[in-house]
Parts: sequence; structure tokens; C-alpha cells
Amino acid sequence: MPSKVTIRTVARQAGVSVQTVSNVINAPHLVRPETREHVQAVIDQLGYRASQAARQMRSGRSRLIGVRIEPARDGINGNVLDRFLHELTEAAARAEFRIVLYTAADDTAEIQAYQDLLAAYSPDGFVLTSTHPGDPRPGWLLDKGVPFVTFGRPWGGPDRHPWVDVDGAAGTAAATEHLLSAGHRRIGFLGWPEGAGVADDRRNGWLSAMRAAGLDPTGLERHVEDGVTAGERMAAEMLAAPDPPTALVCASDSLALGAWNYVLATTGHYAPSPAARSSRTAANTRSRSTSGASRASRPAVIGFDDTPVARAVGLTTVAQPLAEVAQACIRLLTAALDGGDGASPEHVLLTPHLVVRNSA
Amino acid sequence: MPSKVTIRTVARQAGVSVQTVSNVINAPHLVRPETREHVQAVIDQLGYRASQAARQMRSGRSRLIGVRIEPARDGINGNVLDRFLHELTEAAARAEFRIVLYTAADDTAEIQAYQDLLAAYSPDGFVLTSTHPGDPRPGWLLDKGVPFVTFGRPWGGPDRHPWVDVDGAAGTAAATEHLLSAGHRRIGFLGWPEGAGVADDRRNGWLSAMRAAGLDPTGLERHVEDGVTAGERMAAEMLAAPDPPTALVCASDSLALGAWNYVLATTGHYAPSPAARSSRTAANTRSRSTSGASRASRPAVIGFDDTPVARAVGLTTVAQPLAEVAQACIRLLTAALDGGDGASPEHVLLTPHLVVRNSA
DNA sequence: TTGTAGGCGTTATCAA
DNA sequence: TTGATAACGCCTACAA
Repeated sequence: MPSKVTIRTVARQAGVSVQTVSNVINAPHLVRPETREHVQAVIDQLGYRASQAARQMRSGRSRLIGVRIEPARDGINGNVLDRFLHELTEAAARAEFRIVLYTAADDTAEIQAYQDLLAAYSPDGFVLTSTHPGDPRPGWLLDKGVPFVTFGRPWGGPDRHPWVDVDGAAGTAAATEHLLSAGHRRIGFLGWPEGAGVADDRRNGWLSAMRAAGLDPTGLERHVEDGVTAGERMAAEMLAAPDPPTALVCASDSLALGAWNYVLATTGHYAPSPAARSSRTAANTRSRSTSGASRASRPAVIGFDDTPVARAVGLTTVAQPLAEVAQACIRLLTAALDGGDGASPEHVLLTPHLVVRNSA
Repeated sequence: MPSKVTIRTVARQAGVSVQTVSNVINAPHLVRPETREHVQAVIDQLGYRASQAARQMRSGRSRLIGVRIEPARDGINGNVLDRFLHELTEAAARAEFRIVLYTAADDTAEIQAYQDLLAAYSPDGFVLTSTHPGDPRPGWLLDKGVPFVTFGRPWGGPDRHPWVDVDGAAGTAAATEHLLSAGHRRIGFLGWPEGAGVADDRRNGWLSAMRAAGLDPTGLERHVEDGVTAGERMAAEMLAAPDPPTALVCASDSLALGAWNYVLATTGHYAPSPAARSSRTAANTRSRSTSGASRASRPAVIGFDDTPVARAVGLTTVAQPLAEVAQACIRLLTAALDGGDGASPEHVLLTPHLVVRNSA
């Protein structure tokens, strides 16, 4: 166990003053290139890294970003946040930040968590997920002057903070257009209850695409709390009705999976996943067609989020660019940290893309 | 923005010395009850929390625990680690620790991450996941004297460190026994290639249960890399063979999902998820039986990990007690932190339980 | 360009 | 039982 390497160790070893070492790290331009390289070599050799604790005492910066890890929820859609968290950790690391986790059962508990975390670890900022109408968190942080970004639009809340989001409407619109170009005309929408910002957003994409195509969306939509069984029940209702939709755009993979279960159940059409199918006889394969309208008896289904389940089941779905979202979050947050609160906060809206598989 | 509340603020406000405040927090027994209560009241009122940075400078303890967040892998099984991470964050918080995240592409990169993290943030310890034979990480940490626990047995590596694990063999044994008691005799095992400790562990449970029942397991097992399509292909091979197994115990939900897909495909038996089914007619429901051998034409399938997909699809599966694992990890780690390295490291092996759903 | 002094908030040591 | 003082490692002045 090599006793701790401090800036002094480096200074002695390199035969320079402590200050010079500090300058090599924090203000390289002040140091003669020759010296700089020498010191840098010693730093590398010793594996020296400035102690964050000490650094924070002077500078007030912890290079820590607080992020809430959410309970698994549905578990299917919750996965989106887990993937986001992974991307965020990587993006943060590239900017020399670390992610500190906390949990909270609700918004109030989360605000309490901010206080605890800020007082003890003083993270430089937070990344908030799952914003929603009436969300008290941004206002609180704004009040305290704590830097933060949200993954999710303000949805009616104050928009004087940076945010990054994915254009859900563009996603469902793309899904709808995909179905339209496959020949579908009666395209239903299976979404969540109105009010949650994301719910309306995803519905709007379907709605506008239908209208743009000159189609009447009346009676073609249902709304229900998220969940596989709920999706299955709703899909049953929609597809068993007279003059049913021939395709369903869903607000989540959970709903879509339920719908798809129902479709498989009633049509008896089972589609093996692509890889498995390719190992069967060519004749067998050729007898199946892959997409939409040509197979009138099997309604098409499109999900949202490209969760692992979707891939496993062969569900066509809308994928969010989570890596880009994470990078943008870090970029906006570091900008807020550096630039202070001078300029007006930046907003980033990214476009998702459709992943076409078996179900549509 | 209330200017930072330090221990001095509290001391002044309470009319005592800084040291007394410190004692109230760290060594209450040294302070006269009367004084203690008074100071505590001021602390609460001001919402004072000791700065970890400053605290760390003196004590050397950061109250930070480093954990690697893994890339999504399969995404189905990766979910287990995400859930574990959530539980771990909560368990850590209860012990006044925080989780700091890092990523690493492989073991070597992870060891590099230890060095960086240790030098800069000096976490008090690490929780390692996904241990495997030949794992270089425990040895490295042991060498450096860095406290850590692993979620996963050493699998042949040094066992002079605390670990927590779930008894996979007990899980597959329970699954096998469940099938046995449902009347199955030819029970197959669909697992991973030998060598990975977990793979052998889960296989052994099935094997010993079969032997204990006096059954010959010969030719009833297949091994393949994890994945849904791989599972589907393998299940096809096993179930289409002459004298096929009537049930399959799988090493993961991914494999099981593939197998189950195949079963649904070939038997044409579609089982709606329980909740959805309950909304149908009673007559309809009654015409289906729920379990195993009574329906000879539909092979039973049991997965492992109780992932969200399993719930969604109605897969019977073995569930790991992740909350308990997380708590045990924190308990063992804090013990190592407090007790030092005096006693021999503790090991905890927890028993999983079977979650019975539609598929078996 | 390099070196020295002071202080960030805490806790351990020691004296009162 | 309480209080003063030093020290943890670093960085920002300021001086050389």
C-alpha cells in the first residue's frame, strides 16, 4: 500500500514547488513547456490525481452530479431510465464528473434528498428525470440557485432552466406514417390518460399524422394506465369492435406488448424472431410475409421506447436516442456551471427513430 | 440563498464551541445531555449537515461506495443488476453511504477505474458485481487493501474477502422439483456454456434434483450463449427430437423466453396473462388448466431471474432476493470498514424462490 | 516562472 | 464537560 500520493509528493519527486504542480494541472499555460512536461511525466508515473475533497474545500466544486435512481416501476419502461443512467455516467465521466445516486419515493422526498445531498456532498448540479405537469422540483432548485438540467420538458412548469427531451410526437408520427405507407388506413392509438405531458405529446403525433393524411381519427383511440395486461385488455376492446383498426400505435412497449399478445392469441399467427426464423427451411420462411397490410388478418402493432422486451419479441418500436440525450444533458449542465446564469437556458429536442421489426 | 451553514454557524447560534457541536454529532456521550439537546435543536433548526469534503480531509472517510454500472448487455438479464443497484442505493443510504457510479468495458478498465476513483474521490469501498473465474479484480483490491464486497462467489478466486451470493443451484433445484411434483419426468436443462461459475451452479441444481428423484439426466441438457433467439433455437432442437423433454428448466429468462416463444409457436396454445384472462368469460377460463403435466401437449418452461419480461409474458421463474442481497452487501462492507481486517471475512448465501405463473 | 502563506470545514489532541 | 489549536490537501493570492 503506497502511502497517499499528494501534490507534495509530486513536487518533491519532480524537484519543483507545489505551486508549479498545481499550475501544471490547473493553468498549464503559466508553466514553461519543459517544466510542464517533466512534471506531467512524474504525475503520470505516480498516478497522482488531485484529491476532490481538498479541491472542493478550496473551489467549492465537487465535480459530482446527483441523479435519482428510480424504483423499477413497470420494469419494462423503467428500463429506459436505467439505460439513460448508464449513458449519463459515461458522458459525465468524459467531462470529469461523477454520478452520485439517491432514491426518493415522490417529489417531496426528492426535494428532501436535494437538501441532504447538497448539505453533505454539495453536488455541482442535478439531472432530473420524469418531469411532469405540476412538478415542484424545478421551481425549488431554481429558487435555491442550484444548477440542473431536466430530461423532459417543463410541461407547463417554469422553462427558465435548461432541458433536453425527445420529440415523442415525432416518434408516433413516424410510426403512423410507416403504417400509412404500408397501406393501413384505420390506425388506432393506444395511449395513457391525458394530463401527463408525455401522454399528450405521443398522442399528438399520431393525431397530426392521421389528419395530415386526410383520415378521420374519431373513435380510434383509447387511453389507459400503463401496463401489459391493461394493453392487452384495451387492444381486445379495440380490435374486437365492429370495423376495428388494422393497426395500433402505442404509447409504450408495455401497452404494445399487451396488444401484441392479444394479436398473436387471436390470429394464431406466431412469428419467430428473425434469427431463429433464419434457421428454418427456406420454403417455410418464404410463406410468411414480413410487413403490415399485406396480411390483413394480423393487425400491426408499434410500441415506444425500444426496450429489451421489444427486441426479444420482435416488436416494431420507436427508439429514443438516449446516448445523445445524456450527452446533451451533460453539455447543458456544464454550460450552466461554467457560464453561470447569464444567457437564457438552452433547450434541446431530439428526434427518435423507428425500429422496424416483425410486428409492423 | 442562505449562506452556507457550517459547524461554526451552529456553534455561535448555540453559544457553544465548535468542538462541542462536533461532539454532539460524533460522540454524543461526551456531551452533557442538556447541552446536547440544545445543540441538536439548533442543528435541526438550521438544517446543518457536516460537509463530507471537510470531514473526509480529517477522517479519511468519504462515505462513498463505488459501483460499476454495466452496459445493458442482453437487456433482459441486465435488468437484474439495475434492480440490484436500486436496492443497493437504498440500503447504502440507510447506512449513510452514497453510491458513486463508474463504467468500465472490461476487468482491466475497471481496475483502472478503481485507481482513478480512489485517487480522486477515495470511496471507502466498492461493491463488485458479475464475479467470474479468473476475475482479476478481487486480487487487485485485496493487494491494495481496499475494502470491498462482491455480489457473486469468488468462483475459484481468492475467498479472503466478504461476498454475498444467491444459491443458483437451489433455485434450479426448486424449479425442477416443482416440475417433478407436477408429474414431469423428462425435464431438460437449457443453460450456458460451462466454465462461468454461475452457469455450472445453475446446472448443478437441476442435475442433483434429477438424480435425487432417481431420474437419468443423460442427453437432457443443452448449453448455449445467453439470448432469446439462441434459446428459441435450442428449445426447438430439444423439443423436436425424438422422445423430447416435457419441461425445460432454463438458466435465464432470456433463454426461457426463447423457449417459451417456440412452445407457443408449435403448440398454438396461447395463454393470456392472468389479469387479462380474468376479464374474459368464466366458461372460457375454465376450459384452460393452469399447470404443467396435465396438458401434455404443451411443454413447461421455467426461467431464472424474474425479470419484467417474465412477468409480462407469464413465465414461471426463479426470483433472486435482490433487496436482501443489497442489504447484506452493505452490512458486510460496513463491517469490513469498521472492524478492519481482523476476523475472517463473512460469506452470505441467500436462497431464491420460485415464482409460479403460466408457463409451468 | 517559481515559492510562500493562508484558509476552506472538520475532527483529534490536549489543556482548562 | 468544554474549549482552543493544529492539521488534513489543495488552490489563490502575493512576493520573489
